[in-house]
Amino acid sequence: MLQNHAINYTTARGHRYGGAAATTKDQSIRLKADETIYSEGEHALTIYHVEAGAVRIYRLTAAGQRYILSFYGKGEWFGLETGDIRTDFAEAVCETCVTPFRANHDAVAPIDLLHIALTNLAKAQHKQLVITEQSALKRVAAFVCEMADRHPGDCEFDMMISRSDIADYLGLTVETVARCFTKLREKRILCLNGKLQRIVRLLDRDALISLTI
Amino acid sequence: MLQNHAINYTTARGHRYGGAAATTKDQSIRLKADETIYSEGEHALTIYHVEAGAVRIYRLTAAGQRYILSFYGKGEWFGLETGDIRTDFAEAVCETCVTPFRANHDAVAPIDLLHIALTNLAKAQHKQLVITEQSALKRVAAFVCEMADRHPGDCEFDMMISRSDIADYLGLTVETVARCFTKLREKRILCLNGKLQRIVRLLDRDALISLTI
DNA sequence: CGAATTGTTGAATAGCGTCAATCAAGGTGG
DNA sequence: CCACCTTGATTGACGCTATTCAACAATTCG
Repeated sequence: MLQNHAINYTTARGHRYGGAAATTKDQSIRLKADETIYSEGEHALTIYHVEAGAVRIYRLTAAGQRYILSFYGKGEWFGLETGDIRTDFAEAVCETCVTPFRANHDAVAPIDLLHIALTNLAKAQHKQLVITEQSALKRVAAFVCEMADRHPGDCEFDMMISRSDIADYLGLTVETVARCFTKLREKRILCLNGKLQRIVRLLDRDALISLTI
Repeated sequence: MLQNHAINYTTARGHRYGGAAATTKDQSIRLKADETIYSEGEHALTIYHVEAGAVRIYRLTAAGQRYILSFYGKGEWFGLETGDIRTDFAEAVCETCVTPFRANHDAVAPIDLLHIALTNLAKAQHKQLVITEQSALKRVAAFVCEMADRHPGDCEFDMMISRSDIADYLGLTVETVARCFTKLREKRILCLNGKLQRIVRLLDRDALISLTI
């Protein structure tokens, strides 16, 4: 059902993106932490592939509240919109490298847009469950699981995401997020290291998973 | 960006769906309230177009908790999955009529699957905002707005959805939903009629919208 | 009629948000 | 080098809000 829906996309050459650094010779863009990739209201001409680092996608509510829809890590695609105008913002979380692709008939490689859209849809639906299944601890546990899934095999990894980003992603406050992390430490489920306490060492993966259910 | 992604789908003929009534001569299926269209774990071979009535899509958590991902009304498409196995359940909310379509090379009409996927993605993202921007009253107000948008022009319409369904959709309890509806009545924003109090008469649409912001 | 379903309301509780203070790490300027 | 400020994370006290548990009304169905 998902085959044969690819259309031809090609890498964008020599094009500058939203104030980001110029493309390198392999057409990828290097970004420093918090650099903007695109903003709400811009024309949506390109989709992006994350080569390294991480990207956050967010919206601003009428009240000026930031809400992070999703994070994208290495190997994932983002930037596919319903219309041709951006409805959200994309920023690098940390040192990040992305490759832009845009519609072109002289395509280098076909990209399965439907597959990307459906993957994003599945992610969005999963997040709905996480958020609705309230209890701050469950949400934070689910978030740590999501981060851990990006590092299969490793029991220690760097989340690279601030408490504030986590809060805006999970619909909580920074204080609540911090309290949940202390609870997870008290339960001997994980350790936090690094000066910003963003390096997670999983002590009891099973207990973490059972928290999210 | 959304053009040229259609693939050929055709109406499914003479096929029975998950215990639902047999297809009529125009290939559409008539369902009574609460009838199942498909269930989790089944093969996902078809997508559906709602001709009349409404459909609810839900999942069951490990704890047996029901969570309604979305409602689909007349003219909308549902049933498109990431893989080829259903990850959720589809049921008729009330008397409903849907038309199944399945992949076929001898197609009757091309269907833009990417457009459907992106529409669903946009819906899911919007719902994330509604749920996260907590405050029970805001969520209920947003829900009523969503229902009202399906009846443009009308200031009175039948939601056809139980308090329990609304609760499972918004991540609240039935009691909280009921209390929010009383608040909306007290604020003279709407009236509720019908024996099950599901018929909404909008008194102050602007006030309702301003609540959701 | 009694039983079941759906919706509403009340009282008590638990949990998250708000406000505020504190700590650690790092930067800057004298 | 030290004093000062800033940033990000943590912790405590308090209030508000949604949940929980319970009772009750209205309607339908057997």
